[in-house]
Amino acid sequence: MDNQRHQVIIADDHPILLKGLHEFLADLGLEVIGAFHNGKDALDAIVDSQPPLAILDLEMPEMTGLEVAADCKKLGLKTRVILLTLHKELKFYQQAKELNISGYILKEFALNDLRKAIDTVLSGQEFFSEKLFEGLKKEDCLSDHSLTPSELKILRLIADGHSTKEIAEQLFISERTVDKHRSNIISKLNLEKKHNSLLIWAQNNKDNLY
Amino acid sequence: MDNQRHQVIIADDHPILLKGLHEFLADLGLEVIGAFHNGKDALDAIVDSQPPLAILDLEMPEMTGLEVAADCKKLGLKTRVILLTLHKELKFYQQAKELNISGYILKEFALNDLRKAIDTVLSGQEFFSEKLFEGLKKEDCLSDHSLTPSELKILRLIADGHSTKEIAEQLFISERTVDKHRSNIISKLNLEKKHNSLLIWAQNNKDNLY
DNA sequence: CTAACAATACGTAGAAATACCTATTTTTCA
DNA sequence: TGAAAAATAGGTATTTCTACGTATTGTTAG
Repeated sequence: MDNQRHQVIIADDHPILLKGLHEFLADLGLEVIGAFHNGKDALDAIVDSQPPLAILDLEMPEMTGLEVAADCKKLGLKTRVILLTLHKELKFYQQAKELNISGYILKEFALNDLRKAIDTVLSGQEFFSEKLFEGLKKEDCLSDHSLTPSELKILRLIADGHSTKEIAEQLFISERTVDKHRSNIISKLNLEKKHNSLLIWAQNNKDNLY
Repeated sequence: MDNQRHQVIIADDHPILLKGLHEFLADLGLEVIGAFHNGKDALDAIVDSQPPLAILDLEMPEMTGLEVAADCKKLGLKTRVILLTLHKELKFYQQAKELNISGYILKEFALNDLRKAIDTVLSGQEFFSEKLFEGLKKEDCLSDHSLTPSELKILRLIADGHSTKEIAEQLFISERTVDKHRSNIISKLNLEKKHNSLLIWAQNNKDNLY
């Protein structure tokens, strides 16, 4: 490892985790030049000192790790971002891929995995764990069924608790059209032929409807 | 503080958090005699060395922190348990109160709160944070509306995705009765007068229907 | 270009959820 | 014991969701 002199900024709204991360990075020989409890403070510090690496929690008050990364990209900073997260949710993963996220690892990962991720990212490569990929494939109920954009849009509205009539009004289309879409969604998702099965499914999977 | 000689066992399936907790307790002068990634190992160690304190994550593989605490009570151990958790969910809180849980704190708490909790518990008292109480009161949609046992039972079945007909069959009562209960639940919960509003509410609050 | 797909729309029908009534029996508690 | 609360059941009507058809218009990829 040639991490000896690398500077890093970290942020996590869970103090215990922040402390653990801080200690661990120090053990690795990295210099933690800033540790923050929210995204906004972290971004300010990153802009100020432009370190080669920032390790950020995904879910934080003020600004999420993703938002911080987005701003870094907008500002043209060279700071690489590794996201720490509890969830292997697809919507975040997709967004992470679109931004300049260099790594995405789960908090449940072993410290050794984290060390590997840091090494990889500092050497200029990306680190998106295999474990993460597997998990995503299993959880991704949508890609398998290849819903069309309209179907997805309607599915999101259903998940938000809107009725067919409301959806029709909102999208300026006929209720019958919405009906048809619902029908198609139900077959694609292979749902039970039972009343409200689509509504129930949508309510339970609303977080995956990125 | 007179924590100088106290022994403690900790467990959390998030390695970074476990490390942070370990370091923090060491800073406080406590002696961490065991740090584990799952509940089972932690329980074994607690039974072996019967320390005065154990700080456990609520959600862990093998055994949850609650299960470990339940076993400790069953075995008559004097080890006091503080639960660490990410969620302020009522169902866990209720269970925690019924077991020999001495403290229940959120991972988002400041280190100072954690220190206070440890002091309080080691001195023989309980620590259930005020913040936690407030949060629970807000999230507890049920106690305010005083649903009857039957109404709760039906609400749970609705949350499980069952239709009125299915519920009637399952409970050996008329569909009309279920209708009436639904109606009453809707007024008690003050839901919108809109189709499926009860179903949507039930789906979104199923975790609070302990 | 054309064949496939997507989005649009309509008709008919049935199952389900809800509203707003009334009414009886059972339980609970003061 | 007597009153209140809860659980039970029914009637009638409306709205919504879903199924299963058909059919027209764009769009797009081979």
